[in-house]
Amino acid sequence: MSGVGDQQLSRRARLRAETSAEIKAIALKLMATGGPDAISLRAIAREMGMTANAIYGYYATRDELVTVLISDVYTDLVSAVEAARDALPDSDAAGRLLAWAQTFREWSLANPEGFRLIYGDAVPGYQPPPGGPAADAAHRACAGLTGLVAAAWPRARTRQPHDGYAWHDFDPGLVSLVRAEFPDLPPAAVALALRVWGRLHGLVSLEIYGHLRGQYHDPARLYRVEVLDLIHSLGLTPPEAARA
Amino acid sequence: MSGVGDQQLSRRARLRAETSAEIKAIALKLMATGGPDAISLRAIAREMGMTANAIYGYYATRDELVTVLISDVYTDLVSAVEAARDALPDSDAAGRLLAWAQTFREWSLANPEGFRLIYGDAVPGYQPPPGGPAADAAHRACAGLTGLVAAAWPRARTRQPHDGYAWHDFDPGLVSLVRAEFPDLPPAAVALALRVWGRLHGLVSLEIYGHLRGQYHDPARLYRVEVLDLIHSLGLTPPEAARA
DNA sequence: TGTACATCAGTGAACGCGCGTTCACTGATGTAC
DNA sequence: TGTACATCAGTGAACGCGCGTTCACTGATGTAC
Repeated sequence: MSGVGDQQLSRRARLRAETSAEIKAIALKLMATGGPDAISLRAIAREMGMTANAIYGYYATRDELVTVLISDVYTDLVSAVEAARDALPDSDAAGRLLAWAQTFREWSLANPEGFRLIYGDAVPGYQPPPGGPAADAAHRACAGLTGLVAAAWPRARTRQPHDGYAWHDFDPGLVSLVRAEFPDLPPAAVALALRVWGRLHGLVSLEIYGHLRGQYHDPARLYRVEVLDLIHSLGLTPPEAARA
Repeated sequence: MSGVGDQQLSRRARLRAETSAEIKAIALKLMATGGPDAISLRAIAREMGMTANAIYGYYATRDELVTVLISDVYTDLVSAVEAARDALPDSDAAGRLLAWAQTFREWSLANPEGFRLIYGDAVPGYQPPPGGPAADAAHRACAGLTGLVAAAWPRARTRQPHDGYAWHDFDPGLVSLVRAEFPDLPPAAVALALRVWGRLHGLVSLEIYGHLRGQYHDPARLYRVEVLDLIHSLGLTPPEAARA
């Protein structure tokens, strides 16, 4: 193992990593431009100027590649919403929730195929691995929402049902994430966070899949009102006096 | 056009209608059992003991068949939730909303492929017709929710923003359905109904697509709490004292 | 520094599959006199 | 009631397509002495 040997080995490894990343990048590009069907090993290889089976040097099967893609995309989404949230100080709990929610919608509209990949049926015959393709990112998203709920919990708790929630009904991975950061938070707060997730997901999902367009022309307004209503129902003061 | 002729002609027509209905029934059965990919002209024909192209005598293209299927399935869903709602008297506004919502979730869990067909990406290359594949059913669903909101409107209105909503921002088909039944209802109430739709859709969609399972073991409870919270936020009295 | 060997990324052809759709046709059902 | 004709549901073979995956291989890159 000479120094030169190490350098040359790592050069090979670097090339490998670059190609692997390029495969993912091309897959995402195809997904964004060509609709869900465009994501196939052959299409990716075609776009890269490679043979289809060259991809088998990097991913064992198509489903493995899809799993990695979902994980990457989900992580990208979660990073985006967390960054928007963290651009505001902890003291502005309502502002942080609003930023998280607005960025969630904006990312989704900017990356509709990514949204469908994470939350829908984007890849026809895909079989996700047990535990889901991106359990970590999903837990991060839920833990993030739980943090936002935690900031409102002193006020919100009085309006929430507490009975019947127990930690063992929640996924251990999520629980450990939450309890590490908020040791005193009860499980009812996590349940509330999941319901908040549902509220945000619902309107965005209907919009992405084109179900709002046939009813109302201004989904952005609908979503904003919904988030402000949510902030109000958590007992938080809206960031500006934008409430009618 | 003799009487006998009419009978024989209508017998042919009846056979046609039966075959057409059988095609749809088989398609739905395949969808329920074999996953989204199983819905193809060839698979349907195989199941019926026919040749694939015999279907072209009934539907011009695969997409036309899919459009009819979506419309049928959506109509079935809407009929189910309306029937559950109408099993309760008008005076029990909260109970009617609860029944609508619970039936929405139960139908979706019983027909997950139907849910994906209506609200997701169930059929890979499908191009919906302009206006959507089932605009009528969608309008019926929204109008139904608007009716439920209308029953709560005298109380809910005080908590809802009214400014900035105008009828011309809503789809004419939906507007005419709503205004025929509730002439005095303002557009803000329809906007609220769409938000209610989003709340119900969100949790069910997350559950159907397997995103809740990795977080919490009792989605039914989550949904029930969410609906009761919704009922409360509309100013309605919950049907029984099931609120903590 | 030079030569013999090992690694391994990528090639090119082929496999079997299921798909939507088209075509010329057959044969039973219904119609007109 | 019987015969000649028209309708039309469904057949069977074929088209061209894209897909995931396998196989034996080549040729450049890196390694060991």
